[in-house]
Amino acid sequence: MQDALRRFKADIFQALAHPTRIAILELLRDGDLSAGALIEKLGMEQANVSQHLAVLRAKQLVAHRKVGNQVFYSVRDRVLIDVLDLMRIYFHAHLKESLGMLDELDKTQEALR
Amino acid sequence: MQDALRRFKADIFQALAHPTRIAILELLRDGDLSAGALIEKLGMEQANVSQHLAVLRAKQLVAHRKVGNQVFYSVRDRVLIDVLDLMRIYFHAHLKESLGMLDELDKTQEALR
DNA sequence: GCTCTATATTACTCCATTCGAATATTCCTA
DNA sequence: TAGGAATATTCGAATGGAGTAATATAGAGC
Repeated sequence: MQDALRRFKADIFQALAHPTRIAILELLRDGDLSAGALIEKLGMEQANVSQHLAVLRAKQLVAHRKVGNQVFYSVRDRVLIDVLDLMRIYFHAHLKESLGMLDELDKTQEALR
Repeated sequence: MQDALRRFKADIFQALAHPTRIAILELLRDGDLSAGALIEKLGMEQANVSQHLAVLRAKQLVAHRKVGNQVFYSVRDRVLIDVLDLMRIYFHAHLKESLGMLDELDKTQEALR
């Protein structure tokens, strides 16, 4: 049972473990977006984005509703946003030591979010 | 740059995306433990645990110090524990819909942590 | 220095994830 | 109902992650 909980957590983290999927969740932070809008904002292949959305859907991190031709996605639980926010604190605290990007980091604080 | 940051985040989540590594972090929740102690508590192969520790070390999620023959591990940032706690909230909210374990869930509330 | 214990690393195999390309599905509109 | 737009799914190739077994390293004590 303990173990099932850990598998569950691991699954969620697995779903979060891709730059594109993180980007998607961050884009959905302030409200719904259609798949098309996501594709445009991400500037990536339609099929690729759609596959990542499928992962997020499978793990139930996002909800989706059809509106005519389009499909609108949203973050299913604000707690996920809280997790991302907490991780942002972590990232700010440790990015410098973790990567060799000190210079760029200092120069582009605004890029951090 | 945005992208490098997201890759960094994804890497951290990737490191968290395994039940054994989550178990390790939870075991380290209340203080340092030696690799041997972790192996014993986890009841897993030495090499296997050591590899998972290597992942956590590589991503800098844990700190380690040598004491004679042994190596003691600790969580490098409490924020990670907070994240795991948040995930528990998420778990409680969604497990029923997410997994097919309704019955056990209701019967073993105390096992939840 | 030799041996024992604790831990890490390597090699190999198996399974999962990722991407692009092509194809399928669904819904709208003429 | 045919065509077009939006989105999803499938396939194959490449890459990456996980587990086991075997081997290597490092420190302690004799």
